[in-house]
Amino acid sequence: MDQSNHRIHQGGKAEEQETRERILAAARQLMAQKGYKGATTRKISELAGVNEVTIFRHFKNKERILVELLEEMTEIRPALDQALRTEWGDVKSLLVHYAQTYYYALVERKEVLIICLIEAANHPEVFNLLSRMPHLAVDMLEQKLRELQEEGQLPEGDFCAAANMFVATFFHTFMAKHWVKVDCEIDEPKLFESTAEILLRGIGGR
Amino acid sequence: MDQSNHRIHQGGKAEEQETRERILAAARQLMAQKGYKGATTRKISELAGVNEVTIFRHFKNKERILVELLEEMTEIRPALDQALRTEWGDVKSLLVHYAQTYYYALVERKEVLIICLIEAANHPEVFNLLSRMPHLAVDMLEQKLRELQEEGQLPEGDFCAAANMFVATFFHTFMAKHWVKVDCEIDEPKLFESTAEILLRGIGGR
Amino acid sequence: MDQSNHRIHQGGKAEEQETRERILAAARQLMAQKGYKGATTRKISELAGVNEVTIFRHFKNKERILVELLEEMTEIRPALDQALRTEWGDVKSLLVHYAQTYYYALVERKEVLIICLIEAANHPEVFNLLSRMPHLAVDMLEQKLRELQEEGQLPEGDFCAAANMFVATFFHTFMAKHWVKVDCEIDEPKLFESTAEILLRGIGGR
Amino acid sequence: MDQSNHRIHQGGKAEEQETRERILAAARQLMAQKGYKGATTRKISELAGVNEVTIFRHFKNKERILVELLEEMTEIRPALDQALRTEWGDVKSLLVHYAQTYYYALVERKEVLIICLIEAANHPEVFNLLSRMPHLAVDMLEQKLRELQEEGQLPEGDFCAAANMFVATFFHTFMAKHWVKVDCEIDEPKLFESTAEILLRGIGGR
DNA sequence: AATGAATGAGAATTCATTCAT
DNA sequence: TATGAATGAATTCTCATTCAT
Repeated sequence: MDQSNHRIHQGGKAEEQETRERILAAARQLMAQKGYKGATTRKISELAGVNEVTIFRHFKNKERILVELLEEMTEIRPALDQALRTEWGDVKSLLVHYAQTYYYALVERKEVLIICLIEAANHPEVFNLLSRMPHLAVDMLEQKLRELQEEGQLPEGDFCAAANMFVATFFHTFMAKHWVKVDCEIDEPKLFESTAEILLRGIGGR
Repeated sequence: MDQSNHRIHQGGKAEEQETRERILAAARQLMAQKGYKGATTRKISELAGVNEVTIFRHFKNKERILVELLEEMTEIRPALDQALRTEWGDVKSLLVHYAQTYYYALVERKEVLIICLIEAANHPEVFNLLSRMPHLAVDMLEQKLRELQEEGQLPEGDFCAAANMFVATFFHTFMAKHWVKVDCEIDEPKLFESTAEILLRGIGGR
Repeated sequence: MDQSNHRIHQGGKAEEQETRERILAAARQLMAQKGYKGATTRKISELAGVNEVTIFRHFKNKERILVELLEEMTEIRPALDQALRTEWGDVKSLLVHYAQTYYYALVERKEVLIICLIEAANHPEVFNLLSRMPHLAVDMLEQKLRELQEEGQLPEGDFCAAANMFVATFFHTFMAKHWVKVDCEIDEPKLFESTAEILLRGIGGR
Repeated sequence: MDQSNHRIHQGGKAEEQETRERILAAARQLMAQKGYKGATTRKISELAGVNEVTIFRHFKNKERILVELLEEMTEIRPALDQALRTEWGDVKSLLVHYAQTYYYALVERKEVLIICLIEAANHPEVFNLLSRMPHLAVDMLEQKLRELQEEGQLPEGDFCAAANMFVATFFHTFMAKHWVKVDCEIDEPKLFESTAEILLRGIGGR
């Protein structure tokens, strides 16, 4: 949009934007590592390679940085939606793909997610952002399973519990690998597959 | 209240212990609510109803409080062990009981667990404490399932993935309810049952 | 009242009070010299000979220091009242004494008054404190003159304007000598006398 | 507005002067309202509608703005001189007119005067500016009264005290109305008249 | 054993000012 | 000439911790 049409001199808008990004990147990393309080403006400025005060020229105050970061955590729904909409031939493929989509969505949002988890208690508005993700993932999957059942591809069953199990598994894995960083090697593709299989059989899907 | 003057060293030990407990309780609550940094010594002392300095007579420094709290997080193994050792008649009952045991073990350790989750990044020694629990729970369940299979009560299957799903589900639920405090009402007993059923069928257990 | 009855050990209450006083004195002096903003907590602490943080143990924040100082500026009414109530034999003596009372009341409140004058614009609550003094002095004098007239000791006249002139003269002198510190030597006793005489004759008082 | 590009150095001088004036006006207003420190360069630039840095192209530093403002406070002598030189028929008219002249001279210089009053302590060079006005007004009036006495229009008297009273009254009124903004309504013309009358009678002028 | 006073290190933030463009 | 970005110094205030009682 505002791609500084002419760029007569390289400085200006582009450079400003870059400084801004550097500050955000530094804050993202530090807050995920040390929490909101632990990521002091001094440390952020040092990591970003700018003067501490420069932060305050770009963001009204420290909290604004957090807000800006949280806004990065855009809606996950479209991705999940597409995963469910695609025709996969069989239900297992659908589940595997859904698992992938959800898991990598979490991984993509890794830092900000961790910030959310840590700051959930102190910044109440973070709650929604945070809880919405698993909640939505469960709801959407449950809904899909119900549809499949109506189409006759699945017998009846407790789809709510099933969806919950499925989503929980990948959130748990995400946490283990990217937050607590458990050292056990996890083979994600295999996990997607196995989990999908167990779930599918668990709800009588074959 | 102020009768300490007269009690010349009598019961001093008990009273001292009580003060200590009050400080720990206050710190436990505040750190779970606001994180390590957010739980200032001032706030802790106020909540504990003692003078701020008194904290430092009982604990070398603030970090020692954290360490002490973390040490509260006793081994979960004995409880799980007992759940698995009991004769339940059928596998489903076993699973339901295992789920209960694990879930309520988490709930019991709620505050300290949350502190661990929040401070995982800052206090590396917390890592082990934190990761050990789910890891152990998965391992033990996997082992048990394998035994059941050897006993002919279960067909072959990916018991690792299965155990992982099972444990993940309850950790996820624990987080939703006790940390992020998602407002959806969760009916735990029903969840234990449904999850156990799905898992059991998923691994061909009937 | 709370004169630390026993004073078993000299520290404690008495010493704390002294620190408090030292901080107030330093703030009083600096704020009168440099205004509220100019009197930084650092400078105050240095002049008071305490650590900067100690200030915040005694006063919630910097503004509280100002408020506390302003509260020093006690009611001027009783003094003026007594001056008017005393029997002086003649009106001139009354006026001279009233002048003295008002003038030295201002001088006594010198620093705080100057702080008020400087900060009137920024701290609206200071307005009242500040304006009340001359206003009250004029009102009370006007009232007295009216009484004297009713008693037949004075002819009729514009007592409001007269009282205003009288009070203004001494406020002006106070400012010249204690604030702007005009170097011209002012002989106050003589000024009181001359001003009283002129006023008295001006309202036909002899 | 943004047509400066085209105007190649034409009228630059005039425009520059205007910017300068806008900065001075903003500073004058803000410093009178909030004092020197309270009038930050940011606020000045915003009120003046210019970029903050532009201020420093016009004035070496913030202090120079103050100095420039103080220089605005032109001599009051010519106005007072003329008031005294005019033939008024009677002394009372002379006094009334002198009062008017002095009072409105103060009002005209209102902002800068207030700045002087507030900053007197911090900026010693302001002292003279500030004290000169009342001092001069008293001196000139005293001198005139003495002349009138020599001309036989007045009996002998303490003209110094008289002039002081007169001048003080109007300075006091000026302060009440334009600085501390006491809410009592003041009817200036009536005040001039009454004060002149009282003074005149007070020095035996009729 | 417990407490009130005191403090050094460091937090976020504001300010006047300089540097490039 | 004017401006947007950047900054060093300083400000108010908080925190964990020590000292003296």
